[in-house]
This record gives sequence, structure tokens and C-alpha cells, in this order.
Amino acid sequence: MQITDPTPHTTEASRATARRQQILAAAAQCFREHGFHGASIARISKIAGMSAGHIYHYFENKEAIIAAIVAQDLETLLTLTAELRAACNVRHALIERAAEGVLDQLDPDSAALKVEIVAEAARNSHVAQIVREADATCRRELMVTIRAIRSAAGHDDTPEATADMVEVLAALFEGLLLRTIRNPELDRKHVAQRIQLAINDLLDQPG
Amino acid sequence: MQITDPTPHTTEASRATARRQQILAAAAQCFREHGFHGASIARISKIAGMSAGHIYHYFENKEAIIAAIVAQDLETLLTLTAELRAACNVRHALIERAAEGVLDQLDPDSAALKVEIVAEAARNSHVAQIVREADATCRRELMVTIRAIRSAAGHDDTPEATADMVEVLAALFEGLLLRTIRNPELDRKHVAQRIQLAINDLLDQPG
DNA sequence: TAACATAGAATGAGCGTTCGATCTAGAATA
DNA sequence: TATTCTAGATCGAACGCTCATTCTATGTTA
Repeated sequence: MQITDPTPHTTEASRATARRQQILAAAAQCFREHGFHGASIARISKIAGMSAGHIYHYFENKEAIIAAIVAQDLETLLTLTAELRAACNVRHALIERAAEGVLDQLDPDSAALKVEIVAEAARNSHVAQIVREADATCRRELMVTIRAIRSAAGHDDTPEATADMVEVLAALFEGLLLRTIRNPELDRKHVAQRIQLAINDLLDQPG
Repeated sequence: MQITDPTPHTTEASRATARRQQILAAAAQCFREHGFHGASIARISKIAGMSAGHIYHYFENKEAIIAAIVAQDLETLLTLTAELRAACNVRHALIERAAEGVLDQLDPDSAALKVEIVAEAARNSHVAQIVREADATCRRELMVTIRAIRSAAGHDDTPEATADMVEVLAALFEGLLLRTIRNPELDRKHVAQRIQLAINDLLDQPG
């Protein structure tokens, strides 16, 4: 299966961007199916519908493609937490959104790539840096959100306590990535409900 | 049909087992540092202190080494849940053990390998099968344990509800593997305490 | 001596990457 | 308008290297 570009490119710039995106889409598919090291430039180029050599017109090397994929994946996470923070009744918004977020995390295809990214971060310092910076931003956002919810409920937590709660919340969510791979038959809807309950309890934990 | 002696000389047998273990230890280190596909037989053999070709005296191919590493890693998980199940006051045992288990999960070195295994399971059906069988066993054990705790507290849950709770518990634990990679600076002791509280709440959720 | 342990070279495939040759579309020019 | 020029897009062959695996020869030991 080959990824073709359906949009005609009026300018040179858009053509180049489209081509880049085409490569990234092909690479994401390959990385999902074979991992960062198992996916070859030859395979990526075949799916992207261009020669292997031509890939190097748009990316310096394979590492740069990996970095771009990682950055792209993390960007969606960043917008999600930012969006969450913007909601007016934050507690309600958080718990409502949670069910949706849980189902997203439980999609096996996207989970595979996300897990691959963390695995790569454990051994590739460049990827680790990108991942950790994005994570730090997310945590900061979540800390503000959770602090707002908690102080509305009369809790005056230390920053450390808030950070710990964020970690538990994050573990809960990210753990789903592993669960959907280890147990693809799990009941997605009911697990989402249980997670909502657990988040609710977490927000009421003593300081 | 000729029957050969099933028990060869102990020295030969132990020597072979030791050599096998030597290879597995070297492979585990390489897989942690470079991933399953990034680690070469040459590198593994160098760390194991033998020639590359000699590895094939003990393992059919690289895939067999991966399978052995995966099976070995999952075995420790199986004994842990079995051990948990054997405790008399299960609720107390579960929560006590939890803190210890959390700290184990937060060890970055072992986390890297565990995450690598799940990432490989997402694309290698042989590894997936091993992982999913072990996971099913763990879930079955945990379901019995949780059901015992819940019914002692007066809850009569459906098997489905219990399975969902197990999923949340598992997600919480396994999520820590990703957290310790994404945020190595997290406060391990305090996060462990928060997790204990969360598990406590989970066990009191409505049916 | 017989059987096993081990080394290390050989093999062929595939890797990431480079590079020079072609193609193509639009600007410049006549 | 017709022709030439040009710069980027694109290809595909080639390179040097490493990979997993096999094979052969040599120790080693009982």
C-alpha cells in the first residue's frame, strides 16, 4: 500500500511540505510495524512512493525522521493538556475528557508507536531529550489544573504533593498503552468508566 | 528403540546451563541498551565472552534469544502475583507489597527492558503470544485475589467488573515503567505512597 | 579415540547513505 | 509566441559496512 498525495501543490513550499508529510506518514507506519531500527529507509521510501535516495532531500538522516515523528506525536499530547487546562469547570472537564482520552490510549495502532517512542527514549539520548521536555510541559500544565481543582475543594497542597498526584494520573493513562497491547480483549468502555472513578478518587485524596 | 541416559554428567549439564545463562545476561544488557533489533549477535557475543558463531550452539537464532529473555522476564512477574495470592490477609498484603512493587517498576534499567518487550510484542506475533499468555495468567490470579478482598468487604462483583478493576490496577503499575523513563526525576517514595492510596480507593469502588 | 566446545573466517543479504545523471516545469529571452 | 536556460525534483546505481547465520578447523576433555 502506497501513500499518494491527493492535494495539488500550487507553490513549491506546499509541495515540499506535502512531500515531507508523506515521508512522515510512511515512516510512522513502518515504525509501528517494525520499530525504529527494524524499519529500513528502503521500506519507508517504497511506502512513501519515492526512491530511497530522495528521502535525503527532505531529511538529513534516519535519526532526523525519528525525531520528527517523536515531536509530531508529542505535539498532540501537548495540545490535549493545554485544551484541558482551558476548560472552565476543570474537574468536570477533566473527568469528562478522561473517558475520551482513555479510548484514545487504548487504540492498539497508536499505542504501538507511543510505546516504541518511550522504548527508544530509554536508549537514545536525543529522543529522550525531546520526550522529557514535552513531558515536563505536560506535567506543568497538569499541575496547575489539578491545583485549581484541589484548592476549589479546600485542599492546600504542596507543589510536591501535586506533582506526585500528576505522576499517578499520568501512570494511569500511560499504562493503558501497555494494557491494550498485553490484553487486546479488554473491555474498553467499562475500563474507561473505572478510570473515571479512579481519577475522581485521586482528586479527593488527602494532601 | 534405544534409550540414552537422560541424566548426563552434572559438570557438562551445568556448564551448558551456565553458558546459556551467560548469553542471556549479555543479551539482556544489549537489548536494554540498543533494543532487540539494534543489538547484534556480534555485540552480545563480545559481552558474553565468546565467539559469535558459538552463540548458535545454544540458541537456534536471535529470535530464540529474544523469546528466552521475554519468558525469563515474565516469569518473575508470574511468581510475584502467585506470591501475592498466597498471602493470608490479602488486602493488607496487596497494599503492603504495592509500595515495593512500585519501586521495582520505577527502576529505569529494568523498565527499559520491560517496555522494549511490550513494544516488540506489538509487532512480533511470537513475542505477543508469550506476553499475552503470561498476562492472562497474571490477570486470572489477580482476579481471584481482588474478588476475595471485595467479597470480604461485602461486594459481590460480576467477573466483568472484577476484570475491569484488574485492568485499572495493571495500568497503574505498568504505567510507572513509562513514567520513570519520561520523568526520571520523579519522587519514588512519595509516588509509591500515592499509589497505595489509589489502590485502596480502587478496592472500595462501587461494583 | 570419540564427542563436544570453541574460534574465526566466509557468505550473502540488507543496511544507511552518497552521488552523478536525468527529468521537468517555469522563468528568461529572443 | 517559440526557444533556451536553469534550478530543483527525482531516480537508481554504487559504496562501505554490518548483519545473522553457516561452515570448517582446531582445541579440549573424558
